[in-house]
Amino acid sequence: MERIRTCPECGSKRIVMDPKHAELYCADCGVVLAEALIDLGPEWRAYDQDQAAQRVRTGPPVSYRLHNKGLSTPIPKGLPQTFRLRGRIGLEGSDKTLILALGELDRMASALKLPADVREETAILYREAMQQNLIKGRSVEELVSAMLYITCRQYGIPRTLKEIAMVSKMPLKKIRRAYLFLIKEMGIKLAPASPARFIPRFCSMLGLSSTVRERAIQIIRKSGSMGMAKGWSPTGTAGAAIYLASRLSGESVDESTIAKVAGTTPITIRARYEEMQKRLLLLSY
DNA sequence: ATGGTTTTTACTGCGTC
DNA sequence: GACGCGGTAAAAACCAT
Repeated sequence: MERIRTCPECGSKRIVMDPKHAELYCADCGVVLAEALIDLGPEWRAYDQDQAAQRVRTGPPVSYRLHNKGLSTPIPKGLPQTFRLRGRIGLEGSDKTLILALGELDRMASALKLPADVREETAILYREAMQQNLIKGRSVEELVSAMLYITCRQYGIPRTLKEIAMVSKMPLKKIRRAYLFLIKEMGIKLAPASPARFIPRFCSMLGLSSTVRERAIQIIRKSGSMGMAKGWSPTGTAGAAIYLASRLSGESVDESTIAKVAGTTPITIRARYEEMQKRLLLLSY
């Protein structure tokens, strides 16, 4: 088969190989393009979600995604040993929810085509949350969704909470609440998401040329260095930059089309666009 | 909780095709 | 009329305090 040169999601040429997991992913949008390159089974190239969900190939040999790390589960001291044994490994209550959590994590990560690195990091995060007793009494699905979002942000992978919510069983608002809860309780500090990272994917979805894409990224850089992005939503800013770039390049796309792709509204695009255009125009005199 | 800011929702008019 | 664009006002959401 031929080598993949361009990311089908965002048009990026920065395709990176992760040797540890034998998978090929896009450095710009963080989408897995191919995995398990070593064994070219008949179904290795399952792109769509159904197949991806079915493909329960276990990951690396020793992984945090395994519910017991492949080792024994520590038994809490002081508790009566009334654990029911199932198979060779005893299943404690929290172990069951852990399996649930990791299953849900895998399902969502597959649907979003996220790299194995991100899944593992999220699983580690989940374990840390368990140790801090942040899980019990809360919705596992909400927490996992929020954690996946946190990890994406940490990895600089451009995914919005909305996009996570699309493949989650839980509604956006609850996931947001879980997200705020987690970063607070775990003291997680996240750098603001960079609008520039959304540009390639959005441009590709809109079928825009690389000229527009590069121009939009330049606009973001300029406006960012002028202190504009403060408090603006990253996707709205990205959308506005694309709108501006598309007009400058004679490939005009209308506001509402961009708004749809950016997951925002025409009004927001317009507001950001006006401000950018005004201030960037001043610069050229 | 509160207040300031941003975003969304909903509705309007205007010009053009 | 349909569509794209611009404006407004009020509600909702967000963020730091």
